[in-house]
Amino acid sequence: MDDEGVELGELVMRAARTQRRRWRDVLAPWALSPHQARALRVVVLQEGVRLSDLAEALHIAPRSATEVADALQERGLVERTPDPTDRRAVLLRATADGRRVQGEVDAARRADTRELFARLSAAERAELARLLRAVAE
Amino acid sequence: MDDEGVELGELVMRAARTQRRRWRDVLAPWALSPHQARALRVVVLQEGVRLSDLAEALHIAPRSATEVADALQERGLVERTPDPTDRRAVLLRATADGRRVQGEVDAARRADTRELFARLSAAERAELARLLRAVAE
DNA sequence: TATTGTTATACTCTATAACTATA
DNA sequence: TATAGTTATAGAGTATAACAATA
Repeated sequence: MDDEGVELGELVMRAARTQRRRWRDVLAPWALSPHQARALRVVVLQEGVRLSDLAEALHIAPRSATEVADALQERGLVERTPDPTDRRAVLLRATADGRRVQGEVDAARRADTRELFARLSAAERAELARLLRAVAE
Repeated sequence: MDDEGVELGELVMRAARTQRRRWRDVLAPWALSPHQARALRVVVLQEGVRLSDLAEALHIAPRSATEVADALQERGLVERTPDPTDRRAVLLRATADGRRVQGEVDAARRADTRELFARLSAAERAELARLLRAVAE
């Protein structure tokens, strides 16, 4: 499987590249970076997220979490509230605007992904998922 | 396919992430960056590559091609030779050492990719390739 | 003494613009 | 006047270390 295997690797990378590019395009109308969009999603889903937890969820340095939070707060999508159980800590909460934007972005992403995989039948999509899961262990 | 589709996208991204990480690990013994390894491959395969062509092949700015070439030259893997047909231009050529290293890296990458997809049968690998190609158009 | 979030700082990666020597 | 490669410079992105408040 020598050449075949290498080509398989390249196909996976190409598919990921395509998705990343499309994801950026999807986010463009809201002027959100991929990091910011993912952070907003975490905050909306959890309601009350410590900055340190956000950093861990996004696999970024604590310092970078501060920046992401700053950007989202500046645009009124999240707000910082004090943690009642630990006065050192800050909890991020989504604003109504933040929840609305997150909903729109999520819908756009679903539509885009649906379009990307539209060439495959439902059975083929399931098979692709199964194979990728098998590779991932 | 709403949720299923999104998950499919995540699986592709995860597979790509896994591969990128493994590729970095594979390159570690030679202390080559992914860019450098790819550039070395281009130079070895083409024998006489203009810097501008290298930049195009790697989708990087001309300035960055200079840096990659510097790094490879510093380690004796490639050398700059004047282009006989255009005295402004420089041709990159692989040294014997460069060809040897490229061969080793290539073998290591094949072995790693083989290991990564070892959980799939030959038929499953072929099917995965077919599905990914279909998505890519 | 350790931890939370922040400020200050630096490093990597890469892009743009200006420069030279050719064409 | 345009092009190839380089030098110089600057901008994102992200990391580390030091710091103040709190545990």
